[in-house]
Amino acid sequence: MGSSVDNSYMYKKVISIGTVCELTGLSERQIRYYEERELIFPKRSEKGNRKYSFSDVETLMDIANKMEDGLQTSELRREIKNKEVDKSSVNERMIRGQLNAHFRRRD
Amino acid sequence: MGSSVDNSYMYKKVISIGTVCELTGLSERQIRYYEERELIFPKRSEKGNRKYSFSDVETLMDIANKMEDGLQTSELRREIKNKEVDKSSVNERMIRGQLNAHFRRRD
DNA sequence: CGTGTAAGGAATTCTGACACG
DNA sequence: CGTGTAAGGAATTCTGACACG
Repeated sequence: MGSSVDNSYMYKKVISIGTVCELTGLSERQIRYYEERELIFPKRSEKGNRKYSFSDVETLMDIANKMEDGLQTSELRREIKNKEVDKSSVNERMIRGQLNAHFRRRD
Repeated sequence: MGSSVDNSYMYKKVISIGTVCELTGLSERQIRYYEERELIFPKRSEKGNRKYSFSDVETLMDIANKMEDGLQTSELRREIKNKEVDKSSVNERMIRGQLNAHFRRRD
């Protein structure tokens, strides 16, 4: 396994919201709102505190840019869905590739 | 530039002590004590909260193992100093290597 | 020496809501 | 729609200290 995306630390949800504010320049209100609109998906700690990954921070900076460009959260939501579609077609290709590699000798 | 160590997110100090506890299994007391003994060096946020990097977390797990083996913090402190010496000799070599590369054509 | 703990205070985060537009 | 804010509470983190060993 191991595609171009791995990096381990990039996806670990360990950053609390205050630090994310410093990193992104966004307010807590904004960050929570983007979650409500399903643009980001922080983990929750035992007692309910939001934890973000570096990847989430990057996503938030993208969101901040798009919002500045006048886009609405609903439009950003669509973009995300499309990326998910992209991903699954990539996955399909990967699986097809593996199958090909696996059965090649039998042809 | 750019040695084998880069990884960007690995060294960013963004994790608060509670999360570090979860990640390492150590108590806050232990983590603060290892700082007092100069084995780790968290950053401080505006209002004085400690922030750790993933690299710090790894260091702490090493420390935890060594402590279990019965080592003292003073001994671990020495190990760290030695690593710093290693690093500067590596740096020396890198610089020497670059100088060599730079002046090779003149020889 | 290394770590637990109670103490008191300050800062963090959470939720639900009202406000403006 | 997106975001600010005051409200009240719960959880987090901080420091300095006493304790045991």
